[in-house]
Parts: sequence; structure tokens; C-alpha cells
Amino acid sequence: MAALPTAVMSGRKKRGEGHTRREEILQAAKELFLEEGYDATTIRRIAERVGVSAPALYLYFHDKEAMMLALCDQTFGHLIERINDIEKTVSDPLERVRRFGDAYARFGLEHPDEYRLVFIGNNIPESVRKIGHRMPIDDPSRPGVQGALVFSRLVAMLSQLEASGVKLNYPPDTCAELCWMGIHGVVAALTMKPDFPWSNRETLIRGMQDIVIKGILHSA
Amino acid sequence: MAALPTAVMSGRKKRGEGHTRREEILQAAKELFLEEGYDATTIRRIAERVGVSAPALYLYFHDKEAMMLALCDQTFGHLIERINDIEKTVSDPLERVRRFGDAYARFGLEHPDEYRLVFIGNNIPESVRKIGHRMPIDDPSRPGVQGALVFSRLVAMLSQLEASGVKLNYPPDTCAELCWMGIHGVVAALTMKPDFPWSNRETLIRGMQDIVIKGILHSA
DNA sequence: GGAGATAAGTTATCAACGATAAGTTATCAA
DNA sequence: TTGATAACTTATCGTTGATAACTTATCTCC
Repeated sequence: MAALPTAVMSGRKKRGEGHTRREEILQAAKELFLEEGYDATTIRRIAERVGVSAPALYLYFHDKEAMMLALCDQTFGHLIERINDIEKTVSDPLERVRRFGDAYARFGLEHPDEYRLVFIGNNIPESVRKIGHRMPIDDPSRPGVQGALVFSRLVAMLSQLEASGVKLNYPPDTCAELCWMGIHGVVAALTMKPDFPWSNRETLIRGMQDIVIKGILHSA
Repeated sequence: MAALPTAVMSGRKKRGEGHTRREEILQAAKELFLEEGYDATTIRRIAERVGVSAPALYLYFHDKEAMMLALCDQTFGHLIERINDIEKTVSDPLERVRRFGDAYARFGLEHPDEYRLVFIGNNIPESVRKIGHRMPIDDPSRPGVQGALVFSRLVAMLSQLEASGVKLNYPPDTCAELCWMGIHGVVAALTMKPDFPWSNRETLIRGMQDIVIKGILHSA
């Protein structure tokens, strides 16, 4: 925040500065989503925190879900960066998969709300989606796809693992599904039932990691 | 008073017959939950299908969630019966665990909505629960606990497995958590993202089954 | 067989929600 | 100065889950 002298009392934005308001909305929405959860956060409360009226939010987002999806993409972008780092710094294909699982699990536990929306909740009633909205049907950034992108990276890693000569018990995509489902099970359980007396987190992450890797590797 | 079409001629219940109405509500709610999902099902639609006014439902249930929980307990009761059957007919402790996982996965896939509510969704905003309701705070049947009960059966099975002399890589409850998380990951993924091009269901169930069992057994 | 008592249900209504329509005001280019 | 329009606001809609307060049918008891 450099030279922004004006007070927090956010007045109307200047002509080309709409994107600034958009980011303010995202910031407020993120705070509220994390503080109180997605369902408990209302459009009106977000607007109040930003300092505008509730309908103003619809100038920048198609609906409430679009705000969450934009936040998800933003957050999952960070996970993808970590995956990129792993692929840059780790050469051993099996170790890559390990590091992926570790990064994935920790990421999910650190961002439970985003994780829930992309990989668990996904309340999309979808039944009948309203038309005639003010926003263009598709944001060019196509929010909400980063989650699937993460999964595809795991598939790629396992394909490379097989290509490197390691024998697998299943095709690479099936292996990826099984690995992902195992780690996802850990993340989902810990984030959705945080009050249950689970065993130690590290033990569970490490344990599932060992289990799925041992399980997909063809060992006699 | 105009005579309504006799299609839904459910008159008022006699004095002691309230429980009949309660079951009618449960039946209608179950149909609608399965047809359209939990969120998309409204109190008014349930009441309409039963043939009573919406507030009448609150004579028998504390709120909407209580209806779903009652249905969950009912449905999970069937799963518990199957677990009982397994324990009666299968003596080998390891085979019991296998059969448990198989029964569990199939059950989850056959009852996705109930499964979601108990093991996934659990939307409990919980922030501030209303008081001063008409229903007693606790139904004596204590709905919503059957899901946890299922898990405890798995813990028991793994304790018995260890007691039978089989060496495990982790304490029995940790093993149970890992087994459950793995199978849960399969069920959760398949039910929450049914349109994703997953591998063959049977392969995934069987695969995860093999993986977690191999993973918890201490084998040099 | 009337008189309460009360189970079973109704109508009317609430506040809150997401979302839209239509009008208003500030900003900028010409 | 003007006219287009980006950036808003106010007013309102239809639904939702849930309550309060009133009504009606059924039962028991004298």
C-alpha cells in the first residue's frame, strides 16, 4: 500500500478503477468466508464491509458463488506454484509424487474453505441457472478450473513415474485417482470434522502417503 | 369449504396417531431429498406432498436438518445391520475388515444424500442455534449419531484383528482412521463429482481396499 | 351428552436471503 | 457544455426457514 492518501471511507471509484473495487470485494469476501464460512456470509455483510450497497457487488461478480470461485482460483494458484517448484527442484519422479501429496495435504488443511468449495462442497444446484444477467456469461479467466488443474498435474507426475521405468499396479490415471482419493480422504475428514479425536495429523498424512505409494507400486 | 380433489385427502390425524404423520413427513422428505437434494428441497414442498401446511412439520421436527438426520439414522441403521451380518457370518478378522469396506463403499454410493449429510456436508452453521423451540431440545432417539457408530465398529474390528495376532503398522484406531479415510475418499469423490471421468468404480473400490489393507498390515 | 382439556392443524406473518430493475450521480472525452 | 457511460443507489421481488397466535377435531370424565 504505497501512496493511497484517501481515507478508508471509500467513495465512488474513478472511471477506469472498477477493478480496484473488485479486489476490495474479494478481500472482504475472503475475510468473511474464512471468519464465518461460506453459507453464513451474506452479500449484504460483504457489501457493508467494503462500504458499498449490496447490489454493487453484482457489477463485478455474477453471483455469490463467483466470488468464492475467484478466491479459490487465486488460492489454488499458490498451490500450483508450489507444484511448479517441486517439479523444478525435485528430479526423482517418485519423490515428486511424495512431495505433491505432502504439499496438497498441507494446502488443504491451511485453506479449508477454499478446499471445501472446490473439492468437497460444490453445492452447485445447477438445476436452472438464471440467464439475462448483467455479467457476461463467461469471465475470460474461467474461474473454478484450477482445482481440476491440480489433479491433472498428479496424473502427469504418475505418467512420468511410469515412463521412468517404475511398474505400477494400475494405469497412471487410476493410480492418480487412488492417490488423490486417499489424501483427499485425510484432508476432508480433518477439515470437515475438526472436533473428532483423530490421531496425530502428521501421522495420518505421512501414513496415507506411505500407504497409497506402497499400494500403487508394483512390488511382486 | 370446497371439497378438494381427493388425490391428497389426508385429513387430520386422530388423537394418538401423530407418529403416523411423522412417518408420512419422513417419507415425503426422503423422496424429495433424493429427487432434488437437500438444499433444493423446501419445507413447503415437503408439506405440500404430505398434504398439510408447512408449520405442521414443526410439530414433529425441530427443523429441516432434524428431518434429514432422522432419515440418516434410519438409513444408516440398515448399514449397521449389514455390519452385524458380516460379524455373524464371517469369522476371519481380516476378511471382516474387507467386507466392511466393501459394504461401506457400496452403501455410500447407494445413498449419496444421506452419506453426504452425515460424512461430508454437515452444514452446521451452528453459529447461534435458536432456542425457545416447540420441540424438546433432545429427541430421546438422539438422531445423527449412527454415522459415528459405524466408524466405531471399524475400530472394533481392527482391534480384534490385532488381538488375533496380526501385526499392524499403527495403533488400531489410527488404522481405522486411515482405512476409513481411504474408502471415504473413494465414496466422496464418486458421489460429489459424478460427472468426472473416473476409472471404473469396481476397480477403484477394490483398489483402495487392497491399498489400505496392505498399508496397515505389518509386512516386513 | 355437555364440558373442559389438549392434540393436531391452520392462517398470518416475520426477518433474512440472493438477486433484479430502474433510476441517479460522478467522471471523462469531444 | 454536453452527452455518453461507468459506477453507483434505492426500492423491491420472490423465496426461504421459522414463529406466534388462533382454530378445530377428538378424547376423557362426570
